Amino acid sequence: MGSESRCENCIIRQFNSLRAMSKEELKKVSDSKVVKKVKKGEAIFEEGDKLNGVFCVRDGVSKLSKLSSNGKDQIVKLASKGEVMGQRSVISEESANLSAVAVNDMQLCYIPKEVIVDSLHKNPDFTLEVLRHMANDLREADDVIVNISQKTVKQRIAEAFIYLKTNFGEDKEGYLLLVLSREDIANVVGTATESCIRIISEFKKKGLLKSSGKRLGIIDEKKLRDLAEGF
Amino acid sequence: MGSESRCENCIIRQFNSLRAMSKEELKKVSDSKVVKKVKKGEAIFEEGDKLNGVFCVRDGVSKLSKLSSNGKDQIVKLASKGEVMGQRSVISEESANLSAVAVNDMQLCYIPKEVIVDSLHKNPDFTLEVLRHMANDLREADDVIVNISQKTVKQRIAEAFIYLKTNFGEDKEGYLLLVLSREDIANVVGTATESCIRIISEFKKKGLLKSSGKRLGIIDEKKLRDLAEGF
DNA sequence: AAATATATATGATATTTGTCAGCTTTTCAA
DNA sequence: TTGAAAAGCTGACAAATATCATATATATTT
Repeated sequence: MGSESRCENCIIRQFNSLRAMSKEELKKVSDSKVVKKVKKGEAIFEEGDKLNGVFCVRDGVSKLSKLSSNGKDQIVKLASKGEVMGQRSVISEESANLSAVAVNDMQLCYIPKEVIVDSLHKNPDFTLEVLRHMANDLREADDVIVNISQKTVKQRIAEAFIYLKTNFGEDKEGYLLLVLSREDIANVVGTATESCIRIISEFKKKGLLKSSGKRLGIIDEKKLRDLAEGF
Repeated sequence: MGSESRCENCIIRQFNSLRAMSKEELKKVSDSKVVKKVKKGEAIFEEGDKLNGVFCVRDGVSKLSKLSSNGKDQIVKLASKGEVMGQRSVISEESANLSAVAVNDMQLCYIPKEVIVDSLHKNPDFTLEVLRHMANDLREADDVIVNISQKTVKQRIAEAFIYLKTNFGEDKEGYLLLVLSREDIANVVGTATESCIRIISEFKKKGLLKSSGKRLGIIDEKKLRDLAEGF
C-alpha cells in the first residue's frame, strides 16, 4: 500500500477538520477507512439514510441536495476536495437531511463513525475544529437564505457563476473547470430549468458568458458582479 | 444576590450548551456574566460588530436578521429563552454576520468570550454540546433554503404560523403568544409586507386565522398545515 | 382629546418567474 | 453510424409576486 493512502500522509487532510487529529487518531482513521470510487451521477447517500460514517472527498465534486414537496431538488452545497460529508448527521445522531450525488467521477474515503465520535469526545482540538467548519457552513447557509429571498433569479445566476469561478477555477481557455448542467445550476439557484437556460442565453448574447459544448466560461466578470449586486 | 442569579442554579441553562459545563466552569461564567435588559425594538448587536461575548436569552425573543443589498431585512432565526446568540461569531473569530434586535422586552446574560473560548479548548463535552446545537441550526437553515426557494409565499406564511404556534405557544383564547408585526412576518418569510398582509387577510376571510388588535390566532391548524404542504 | 405617526388594508398595475409545448442539438449506447 | 434519449433552447402564455398609490385603523405623543 502506497504511503499516500495513509491518512497521516494525506495532503487533503490539511483542508478539513482531520488536521486537528493526533498521530494515533489518524492511525486509527487510516486503519478503518475504506476508499470508494463513485461515478458521475451515482448517489453517495440519500436523504433519510442512516449514516454509519462520514465521507472525505479526495477527488471530484458532489452536490448536496434536498427534495422539496413539489418534487424539485434544491442543491444546498457543492462539496469538493478536502470536504467532509455526513458530519452533521453523525454528530446529531439523525438520519441524513440531504442527498449526496457525484457531479463527476469521485474518490472518497469512508470513515466509520465510531472513530470520529471517539475523537469528538476525547480531543477538544478536533471537536473545536469541526465546530469551526460547521460555524462556517452555517454562515454560508444564512447568506444563501438572504440571497434566495431578496435577489432576483438573474442576480442569483450571475452570482452562481462568480461562485463557480472563485471556488472551482477555470482552464487556460477561460472555461469553468466544474461543468454543471443547466438543471444543476437551476437547482443551485432555486429556479426553473427553463428560466435558468433563458438567462444564460441572455448573458451569452450580452457578452458576459461564453460556451463551448457543455463548458461555460466567464467573459466579463466585472459586469457579472455588478449584476449580482443589483446594478 | 439571589441564588437564581447564579448560573449554577439557572434553569434556562438546561436548554442550551452551558448544561455541559462543570461546576467550576459555571462558577467562572457566573462571576463574569453581566445581566442586561433590552427594550422592545432595541438592538443587541449589529451585523459587522465585533462580539466580545455571547448573549444567553433569559426572557423575551430576539430576531436575528441580515440586511440584503436591496435594503430589506431577512429574518434568519427567532431566538428565545435558553438560546445563545453570537456563538458563531465568537467561534469563527469573525464579526457578526447577523443583527439581533429585541422583538419584545428582553433579559439577557452577557458572557465574555474568554470564559467560553477557554471551555471550548478544555472541555470536550461542552464543545460537543455546542457542536450539536450548531448542527441543528445548520439543518434548520438548510430546511429554510429549500422552503424559500421551492414553496410559494402562501405556503411559507401558512408554515410560519404553524412554526409560531409550536415554538412560542398560544394563550387561553387561542392567540399566538409571540406578537410579530406583519412586516416582521414578511421578513421571516422573505416577501413584501403588502403581500404578507394580503395573504393574512385572505386566511382570515377563509377562517384559518383570527385577529384581535395586533394579536393573531390560528383557527384551523389542519387546513394551514395542508396549505403549507401544497394541498 | 386632538394631532401625529405608524401599522394595516386594498386596488390597480407592472414585473418577474413558472409552465407547457415544440423544436434543435448533443450525447451515448446498441 | 445511427437512432433513441437526454439536454439545451425558444416562444407563448399563465400565475405569482412586487410595487405604487391611497385609504383606514390603531397606537403614540402632545
